[in-house]
Amino acid sequence: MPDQERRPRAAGTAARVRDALRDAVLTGEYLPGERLVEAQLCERLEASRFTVRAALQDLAGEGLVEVQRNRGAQVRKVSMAEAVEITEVRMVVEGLIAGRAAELVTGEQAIELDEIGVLMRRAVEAGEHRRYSDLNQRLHGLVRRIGAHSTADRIVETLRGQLVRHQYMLSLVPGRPQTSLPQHERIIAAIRDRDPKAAETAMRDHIASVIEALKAIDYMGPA
Amino acid sequence: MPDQERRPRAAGTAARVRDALRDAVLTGEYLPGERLVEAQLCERLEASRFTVRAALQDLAGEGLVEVQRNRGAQVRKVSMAEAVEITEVRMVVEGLIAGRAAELVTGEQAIELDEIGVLMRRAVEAGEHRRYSDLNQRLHGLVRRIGAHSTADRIVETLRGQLVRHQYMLSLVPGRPQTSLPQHERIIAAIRDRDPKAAETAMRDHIASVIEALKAIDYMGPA
DNA sequence: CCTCGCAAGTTTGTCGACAATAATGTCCGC
DNA sequence: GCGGACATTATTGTCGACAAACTTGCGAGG
Repeated sequence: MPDQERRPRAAGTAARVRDALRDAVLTGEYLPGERLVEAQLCERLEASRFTVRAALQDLAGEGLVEVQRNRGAQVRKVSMAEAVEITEVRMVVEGLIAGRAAELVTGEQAIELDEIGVLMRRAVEAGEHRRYSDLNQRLHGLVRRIGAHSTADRIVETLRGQLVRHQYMLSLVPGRPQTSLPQHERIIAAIRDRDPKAAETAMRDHIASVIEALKAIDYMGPA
Repeated sequence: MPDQERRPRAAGTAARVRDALRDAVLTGEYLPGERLVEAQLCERLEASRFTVRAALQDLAGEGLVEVQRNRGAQVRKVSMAEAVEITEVRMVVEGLIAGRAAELVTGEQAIELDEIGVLMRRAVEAGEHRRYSDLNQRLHGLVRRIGAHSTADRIVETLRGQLVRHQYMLSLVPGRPQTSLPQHERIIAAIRDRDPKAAETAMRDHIASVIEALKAIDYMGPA
């Protein structure tokens, strides 16, 4: 029975509000440090304070917002030092995942990896930064899917959310693709060749280079 | 006026309830899989459902309980496979911390490390398992304090909470102290000698051995 | 005897209202 | 004119009540 329209009381309000609010924070609709007043969010999201507060609490657990007792919530401001710390953790955890991926990869997945590698090289040669950035995400995502490590996955996903803004800055650094392309190709090769140790090392080297780039941005002073 | 009795509204209820509930789950007062009925918790913790629910949500974020829509919360049941995954992540993250500790350690802290090492050896020789287990926690805690990596710290702490029950079983495995003592001594030596690479390797080897012990328990069938 | 459907009871989902706390503006005394 | 105490206001903290959903037990039909 398709009672699609019947919604006297929104079903699954909590999840909807949580996702909407997360999206708003992630897309930068609310800037870091900005106060998130519950009453305003109620209107914006068409939900009660109860639901909004639950969403706020969830996002705090994900490290996207910060709540202080009696002082409300605000979008978490991630300092450069914290961004480096977060990326350091990502380095070792994604290294773990890459190692497992090298153990678990199937022939079909190996082909998919190679395809992404080819597309990446083309994108760099064509200077299509946006496309390269998308492929980058797709590569890391595929590695995680192959690694099939739910615990590590969840952590990486959480950490990634905290970095959206910094990650954006990073993609604008000139010369970054030329640096990272060979690193990505090494990761792909190691997993394809089913060499866990090499895969972990390649992934760690790659993200270590990301950390160096982050620090470089810091010294130059971000725009 | 001694307003000892005047408590029309407890102050800071949320934090108190959250901590009490976490403690109850961690100490095994509620067993894995057990349903946590909000109304019961209200009575037990002397708080409203609003507060109890917030605490439940927090604990879900920490991975201690599991909430299903319209089906309430229950203590999360951590399978052996998940315990292994969690420990794998701990392995790489604590490895990161150990490496940093080797870079940041002060002379005073090095002495403290050595002291713990001595006490550990004595505890093993005296067969005082409980004492050794306490020292083990103290060592890992000190390394984390020296490493001063707040992001990694938070993650390790969260993961540790999810494992309390398994960790308990592990300490009962005969011969475990004899295996882990030299590993701990290697960790201490590497940090004391300010050798980050060796410290990370030592920590990873140590926790890798914990993983093997976990798997062994699994095969034997836990009592 | 088993199975399906219905109804009663239990538990969770959501809301609006009120109390407490922090932030802000203001007035008085110096 | 300036600083501090006080009143005001905005915002969060907590609660009880009601609605929705799931579970369970019972009875009728096969």
